[in-house]
Amino acid sequence: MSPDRPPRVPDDYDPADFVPFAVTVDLAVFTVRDGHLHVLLVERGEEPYRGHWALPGGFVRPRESAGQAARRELAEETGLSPDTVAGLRPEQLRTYSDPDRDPRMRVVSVAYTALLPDLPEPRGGGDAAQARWTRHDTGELGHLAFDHGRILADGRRRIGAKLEYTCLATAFCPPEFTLGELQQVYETVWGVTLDRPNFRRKVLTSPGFVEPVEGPPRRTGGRGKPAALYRAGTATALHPPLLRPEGRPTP
Amino acid sequence: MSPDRPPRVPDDYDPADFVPFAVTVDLAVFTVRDGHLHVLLVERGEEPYRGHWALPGGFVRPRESAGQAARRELAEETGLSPDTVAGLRPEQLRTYSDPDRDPRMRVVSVAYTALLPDLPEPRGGGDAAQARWTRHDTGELGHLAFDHGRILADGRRRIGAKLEYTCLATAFCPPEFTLGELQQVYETVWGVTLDRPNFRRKVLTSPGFVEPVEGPPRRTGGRGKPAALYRAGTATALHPPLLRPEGRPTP
DNA sequence: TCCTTAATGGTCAGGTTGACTATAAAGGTG
DNA sequence: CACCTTTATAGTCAACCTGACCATTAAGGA
Repeated sequence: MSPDRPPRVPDDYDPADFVPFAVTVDLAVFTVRDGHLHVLLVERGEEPYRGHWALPGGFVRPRESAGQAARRELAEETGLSPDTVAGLRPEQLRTYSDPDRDPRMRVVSVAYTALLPDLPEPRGGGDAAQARWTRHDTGELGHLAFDHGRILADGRRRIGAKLEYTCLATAFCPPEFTLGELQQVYETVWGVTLDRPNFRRKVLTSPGFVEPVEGPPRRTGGRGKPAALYRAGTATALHPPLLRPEGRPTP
Repeated sequence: MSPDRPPRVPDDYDPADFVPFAVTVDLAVFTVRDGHLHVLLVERGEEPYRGHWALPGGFVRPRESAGQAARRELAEETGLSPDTVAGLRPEQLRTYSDPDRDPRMRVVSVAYTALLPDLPEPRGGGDAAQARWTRHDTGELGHLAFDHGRILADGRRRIGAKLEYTCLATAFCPPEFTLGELQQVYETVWGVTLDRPNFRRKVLTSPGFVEPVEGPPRRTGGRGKPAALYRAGTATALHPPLLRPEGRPTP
């Protein structure tokens, strides 16, 4: 698997200015489980940071884009089919390029976020050791490898913000879900509690956010009145947005 | 200017998987001039795309981050001092990594956006030919080099969205400005007209957006009642946001 | 049967927005 | 100079949205 065209130094720059970089992708994959935000982590099997937890990811191959690499790594790491992963539409977060972020060499990493419905317990299929869902809130995740702690924090802030003005929250839910489940996504990611009737009103009056499923309702856990089921609608943006309480953006 | 540490292939991957990439930055620099959105472009002096217009940018050097490269290139291209450029805080847009985006070799480009107050006519100082402000709306800018047309479109969409929920618009204005000038920033970027009293009320009741300047007002162009002057406030976010009309996000 | 839980259907006051009218203060024009 | 145009500023009013509530329904558990 060598590159189709060998890389050449561009001729309109001083060759001394050109350095080969390695380019990787890193994935901040979130899910909501038991009312807590979880993130997919792998345990590193090699130095540096052997034994530390890290975000799943890997090198971009010669003939693929960073987005393709992200989808490939996500499929390898979770054991999900490529089709399923493509439907998750991993979204580019930002690129990390500090010269010293990897002690081995100059590595530039394009980070992605992805949102999974719920606990398809990962089979560690990729390069590293097992992949595991880890609670994001507790101190359970110590110091991550490289600058992955920063990437993870940036990813969490981004998805929190996107919940406000997009319909992204449905990506955390299974194909059919109750409004209670959808509300719990917001409450979990934002770390707040929302008024149930108000949340319901907002969601149902936002055109295209959700659409009702015909047929009998299901009971969530047995307790309480059975809830109606909804599917994700066709809308992608939320106008006006669903602002989080206090008007205080996560810093 | 050779790298401090020669790049090495990471030992936990098949060497065939590792390809050296070139990493560049590209800058989408906007300003508002005569009520029109302008973007900073340079004319390419070499193949490929010789004679085409392109975004300013260049290679990331061995010991600098992409952000540092963006600030350096912006200073070179505009002739502004590094201090001034640092104050502009170029913001990362996204990374473009299509394998065929540069016909010469494998180049991954980290794109940035920057907002300038007004027409400091650039002196073409950098590598390429002259840098020029070009109107963004007209067909004046034909096909840009590489995938720069797409980068430019992404950048415009991003700043349009950020005007809604941040105080970014003041970055388009000189240190002291009138509310009419601030409003024209919104109208120009969004391509709409806004009600003047309503815009005024919204800005003045948003804490920290702008703060009044003591002293006599100035007249903008001579015509009309003199307007009061304001400075950018300390706030960075806008809660609640200033949504654009029609509730229709730029697609 | 009663209690608890969760879903759903309402009301109501306050805040924000969009549409609109009115007034003030400048320059330009006859 | 009177008068018009232009721009800034002040204010009104209804529609809409939101947050804080209260009430009812329908399930399971004790």
